[in-house]
Amino acid sequence: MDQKNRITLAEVAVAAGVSKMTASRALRGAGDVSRSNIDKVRQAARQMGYVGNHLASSLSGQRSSLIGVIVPSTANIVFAEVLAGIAEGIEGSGLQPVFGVTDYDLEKEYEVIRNMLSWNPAGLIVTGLDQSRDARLLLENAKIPVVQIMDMDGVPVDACVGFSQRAAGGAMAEALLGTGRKRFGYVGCGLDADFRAKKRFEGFQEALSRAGRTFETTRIAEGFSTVKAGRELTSKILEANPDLDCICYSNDDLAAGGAFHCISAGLSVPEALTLAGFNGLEFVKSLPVTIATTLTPRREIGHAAARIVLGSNRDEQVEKPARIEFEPKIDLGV
Amino acid sequence: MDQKNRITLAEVAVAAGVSKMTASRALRGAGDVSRSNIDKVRQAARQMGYVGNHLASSLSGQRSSLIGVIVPSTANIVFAEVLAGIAEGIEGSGLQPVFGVTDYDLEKEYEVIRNMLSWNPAGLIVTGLDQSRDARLLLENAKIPVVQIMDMDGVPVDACVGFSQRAAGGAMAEALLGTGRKRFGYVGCGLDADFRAKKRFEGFQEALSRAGRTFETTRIAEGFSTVKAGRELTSKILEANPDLDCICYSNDDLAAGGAFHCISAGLSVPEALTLAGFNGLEFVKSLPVTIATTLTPRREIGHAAARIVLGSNRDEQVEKPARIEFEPKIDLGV
DNA sequence: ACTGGTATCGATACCGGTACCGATACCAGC
DNA sequence: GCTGGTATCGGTACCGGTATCGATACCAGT
Repeated sequence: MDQKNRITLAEVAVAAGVSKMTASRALRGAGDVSRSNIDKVRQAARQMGYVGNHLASSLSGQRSSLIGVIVPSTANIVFAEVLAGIAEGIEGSGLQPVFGVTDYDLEKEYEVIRNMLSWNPAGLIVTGLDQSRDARLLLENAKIPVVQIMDMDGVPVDACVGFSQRAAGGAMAEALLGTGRKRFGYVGCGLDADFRAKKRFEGFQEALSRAGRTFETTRIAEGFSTVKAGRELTSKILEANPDLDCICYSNDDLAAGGAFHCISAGLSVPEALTLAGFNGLEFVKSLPVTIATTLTPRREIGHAAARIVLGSNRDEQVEKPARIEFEPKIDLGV
Repeated sequence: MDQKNRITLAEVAVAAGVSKMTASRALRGAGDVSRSNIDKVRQAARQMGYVGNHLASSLSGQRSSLIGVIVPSTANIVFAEVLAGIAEGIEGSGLQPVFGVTDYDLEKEYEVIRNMLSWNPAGLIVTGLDQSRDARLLLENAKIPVVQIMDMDGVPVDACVGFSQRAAGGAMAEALLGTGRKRFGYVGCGLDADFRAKKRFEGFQEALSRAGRTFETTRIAEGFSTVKAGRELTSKILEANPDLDCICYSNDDLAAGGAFHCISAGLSVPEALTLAGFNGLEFVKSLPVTIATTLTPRREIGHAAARIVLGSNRDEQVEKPARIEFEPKIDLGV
């Protein structure tokens, strides 16, 4: 009596006085069913509260209406916004997102991808281009659209939506150099696991050295980026290097922490010290001081990735893999 | 040749020289298989890169290893953290979270629940207690563990994990009254759709009136809670009521915006004006000024909800529905 | 040698849908 | 009246696993 009372298609069909097949067609809106039968089946289904079984239909067809989403962390607002974009992108398509969290762990990422594939998803959206060899193999052999997001520095398995992290880092460096800043410091968190933050850092360094400059000092901590960490690291870096005129952070959370430290310490930002974050999170423009940041289209990336999965399921022809590159905008805050 | 090359259990069985059934048992670790056959099957599976098909096993068994998670929004860090807690809670259980976003829309919530149920999930985690009649019916008839989270003010369908939003609002009001604050203002966003924020507001009001006080003014805006909105609304409310000595916000984002306004306007917080947010987000303790907030165990709630789903799948006995109530802590920031 | 018990295995019948293809009905055209 | 075409239907065979239960083998005990 557990699931026994769950209505099946066969029961609906009986109630409507047609075969299972006709009922199936009627409910799916597939062709070859008379108007009157469509109505009969639809009505019976409604009356009986028929819900359908995605497991069965997905198994029977070759593909499920699940779309796998793999992110390093959900507690990070950046990925949460990407998820929101994805949810928005698949709206009304009947696709359902399943997600897996890797915790920035390659081994775990492999397992998550593997597990995801066993659901025969309609597509996979994976964060980043840098998977382990095994994971990459899995993705290459999967006969479904795979969209890698948030990064363009590398070779994607299939489709790719994002922006060049390296270029974004470089662009910010150049913009800051353009304002006359000369003595740079860097504060970052978790660069060993967050490949994208690392690429930005490298892009930054390269641009600086092209201009004959370099980071006077860097403070790279382990663990997650938090406002608190940003505040503490900023306090420390300024204690050691009080003559910095610009601090670059691996993201906005850390930069906000830096801003808070400066406000408390009475440092004038950005006059005496420029702070540069990354992502252009919502709160940045509302801070009491002006900090620089790079506006990244997180929601748009999720949205575009979802559309690609949707699109490649419709027309089966093998077009060349989609590649959507966004151009993040530097915002120095005027 | 699409999915044709995907290895099936039958192929693994042939390679291992056993029947499908034995292979199935060997891979699942079910009993009744000899040591030697277990090894043979496991090895064959590994060599052939067998992945398994969750759709088939879920259809065959009566339940899938999917766990449905329904939240109003993913772009809100609060729910993102709940998701993280859930992900953490089901870690290693083989369960996979599927999520649905309702956008605070009851109609959409119904559809999402419906759609979710058609995956025969092992359990459902739903935000809040206030669903539409139809949606509630769906949940009641689902023969799976349903855990409603984040709210305890109402009658749950089954299990429930969270805290009383109303009590939380009241507790904050009392704490603020205890510090001698007398002239209260309220700033909130989206209260028409966010039932929980509304309950906090009501709890707040009730506590105030028990103390013979009331909100001198309220500024309730539509749309999402953002730092920007908090800043703007605070500016406006103070312009109209400069004599307030306490502003309560529906959450920390708005309160942070308020803090930023005060910093820019040179108002001393909390000496001249106390600000009270809600949730105890990470950044609160790092702000340049001290604001009050209520620490809510978001990750723990997700974790506990996930454990309940896991638990009720193991032992089938019908115990009385779990009910885990947390006691949010007021943090006045000293 | 015969019986009973335990350990191991496999054939079969599903789970709840959908694809495929053949069957049926009905009508226009010659 | 017969043929061919179109519109509708339904039977059957899956999709890739698992539950069930009967079959088989082997061994101890008498």
